[in-house]
Amino acid sequence: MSSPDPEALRHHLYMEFPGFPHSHVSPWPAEEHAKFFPSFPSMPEYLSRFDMLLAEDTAWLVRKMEAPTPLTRDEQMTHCKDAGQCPVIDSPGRGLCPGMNGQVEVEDRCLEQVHTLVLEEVLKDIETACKLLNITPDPAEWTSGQVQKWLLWTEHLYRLPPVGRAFQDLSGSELCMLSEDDFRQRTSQCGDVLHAHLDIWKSAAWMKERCSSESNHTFLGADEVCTEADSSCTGQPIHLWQFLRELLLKPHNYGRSIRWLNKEKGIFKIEDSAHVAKLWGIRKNRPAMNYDKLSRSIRQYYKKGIIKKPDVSQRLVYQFVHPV
DNA sequence: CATGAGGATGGGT
DNA sequence: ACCCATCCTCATG
Repeated sequence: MSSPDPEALRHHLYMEFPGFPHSHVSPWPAEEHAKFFPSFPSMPEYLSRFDMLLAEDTAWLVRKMEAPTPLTRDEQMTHCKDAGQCPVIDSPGRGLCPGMNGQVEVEDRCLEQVHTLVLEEVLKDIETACKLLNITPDPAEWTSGQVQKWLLWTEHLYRLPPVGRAFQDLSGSELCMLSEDDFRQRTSQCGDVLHAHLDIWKSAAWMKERCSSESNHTFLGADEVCTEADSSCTGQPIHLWQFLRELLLKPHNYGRSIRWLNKEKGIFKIEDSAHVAKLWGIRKNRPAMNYDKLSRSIRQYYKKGIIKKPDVSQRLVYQFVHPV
């Protein structure tokens, strides 16, 4: 029995759910948590409400891998109920979920692999967000301005209700000291969700710290997380075209707002112009940014040969002149 | 009414 | 000098 092909699994996690995440948070029972994060018993309870795609997916992975699980989660949003929709899991001859006794070791290996992938993807997402926001991964290091930036970003990315001035003038370390109840009290709703997101960041920073202090690169190659050679670390302000590229690189986070129509040719479509403009405005500290102004900046690229309209011009569709 | 092209101006680096 | 951000006019569907 072969273990699951990580590439296939990654492909599945990313590509089968282009519309991820927005909107739903599902409880993640503590026992599930312990299964998925056995190496990190001290990770706080945030993972118990891990409202990211990977948790959504791993939730049904668990169901598939174990005997039917009495999960009380709302099944409405579960993307994959019948076998036909689970290409990776149900590939014949590739038993990720053998569904019979005596396969415990294989299942443990699968779980370990999923576990590693989950952490890998979470850390990558955080790295991307850091690039886009120009902040450090460790929330404790944030200034109050960076705290505001992160709040705005998170609230827009996950379409949470605005927090307004609930956390105004708080430094990162002060923010990190707040309990989930503090978050709930300071916000009208979804304070727990926000707290969960912050907890994910906190523990990612904690893990990164731990990994580096043990010079242990189990989860990420040094080139994936520790590189200083990209746009975020040069001190130069990020360019709009770079920003758009970064969003496009994370379809499972931003695919609802901007996505490739033809990655090879560099053709992309802005699906939610207001949202993309908002994110750009947060990045540049331009609260009044809108698509009118963003698109004017894109049009400046015509003359520079960075972005053009595709040969068959369509609304909200642009093309990188030099695709990757 | 949202989008699109592009001129003008001014700010920040 | 460069990269927008802002504002504006006119055109298009």
